[in-house]
Amino acid sequence: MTVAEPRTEKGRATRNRVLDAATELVFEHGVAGTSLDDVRAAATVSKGQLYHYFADKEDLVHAVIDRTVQQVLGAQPALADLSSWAAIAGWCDDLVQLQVDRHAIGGCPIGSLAGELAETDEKARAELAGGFDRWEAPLREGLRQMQADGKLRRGADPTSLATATLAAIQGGLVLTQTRRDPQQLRIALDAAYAYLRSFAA
Amino acid sequence: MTVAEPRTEKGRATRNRVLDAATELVFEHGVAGTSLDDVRAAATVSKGQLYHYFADKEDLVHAVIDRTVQQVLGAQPALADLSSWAAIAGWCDDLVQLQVDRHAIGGCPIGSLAGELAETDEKARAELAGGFDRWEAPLREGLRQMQADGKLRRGADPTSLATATLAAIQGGLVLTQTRRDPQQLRIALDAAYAYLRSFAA
DNA sequence: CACAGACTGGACCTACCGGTCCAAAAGGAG
DNA sequence: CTCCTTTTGGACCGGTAGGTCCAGTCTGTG
Repeated sequence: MTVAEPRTEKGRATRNRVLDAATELVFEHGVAGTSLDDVRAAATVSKGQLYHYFADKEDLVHAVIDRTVQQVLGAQPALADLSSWAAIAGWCDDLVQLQVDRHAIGGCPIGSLAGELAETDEKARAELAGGFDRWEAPLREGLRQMQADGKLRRGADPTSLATATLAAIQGGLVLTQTRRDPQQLRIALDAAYAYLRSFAA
Repeated sequence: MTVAEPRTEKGRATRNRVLDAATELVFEHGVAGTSLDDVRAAATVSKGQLYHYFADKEDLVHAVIDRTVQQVLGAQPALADLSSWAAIAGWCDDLVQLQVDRHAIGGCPIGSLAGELAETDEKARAELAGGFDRWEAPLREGLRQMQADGKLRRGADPTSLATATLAAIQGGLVLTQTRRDPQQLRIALDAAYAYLRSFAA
């Protein structure tokens, strides 16, 4: 039998339990470092159930990617409106604060998955690229809005600016994680913000 | 018996063959995705030799990290002198060109290793952090030189600027790898360069 | 209350992985 | 030539990983 959608409330709860456990374990130990037996134990679920809801590990990982993207975006309520300098600055502050709280552990969940899967699982790569798109879009739209409002210069390119900012986030997180120092993200984001600001109208 | 330094020319050649093969395989498939048997086969070497020169997989991985850092720095001859705007711009161009040549595959070898090992192997994390230090230092020194030469404003902080630039590289590479588009690095580096330039005296 | 379909538990299988061990070959120094 | 160290080949081992299978238990519906 192949994969099965849960058809009862209980089934959905089980599937969710598995996905929650898998998402957290994968964030903590990576895909390769997380065995299905670990997931099974953490979700207090039997092997049979795992394979009832997911075709194989790859299938589970794809579901984990999806949930991870949702979590990362969900953890940034500020994404809802990035159409003012204050909003953008506040959003950056939140990102840094999150790393301080986490003691600079873990890096970016999406970025980490990308590093681990991009070369081995083309579908995963595409899904993660989609995650970055959904992350970048709100900033791009916010900048566009600011352009319309006359806060951002006409000549500025919201698309490139948003990409450069996302790159600063990712790079800042790589350095933060490797050096175990949240200030690395602070430095990267301060630079990114100042760069954006240089296009202020 | 524990690990052994090669004492003959032949032994050194064997150890190098193993390390070369391991470094390449790890770059292509990650640490978890590279089995010692893969390394053994690629280096045309027997199991006994592997454990003659390396205590265990972790030991081999540490050696791979060392070699990887050397390779990454070695691939950037421009690091030797980054004390002019032209030199910095040329260095950035080279980095982008490298990604174009590689078809945006692989990302940053150091960053990838960091993502995979930072949370599981503290010693590896420290070694990789050291790699970033050695990468960042030449730019910092170049900027300092430019400051002394009156090309960079007095108020600028070479340390932060170098960190922000390295973050742009890393982030640009993450996006490049995930989106399979070398232009992502181009955008990140153009932004980083413009930011540096905003501190020109 | 019956029964079909959804769900659950866990024994079991095979492949592969990191790691051990040891005997044989190579090769330089006396 | 001899002897000792270095180097080499590969059989072997225990653990664990992903994955299969199926019998048994729920559960909602007619």
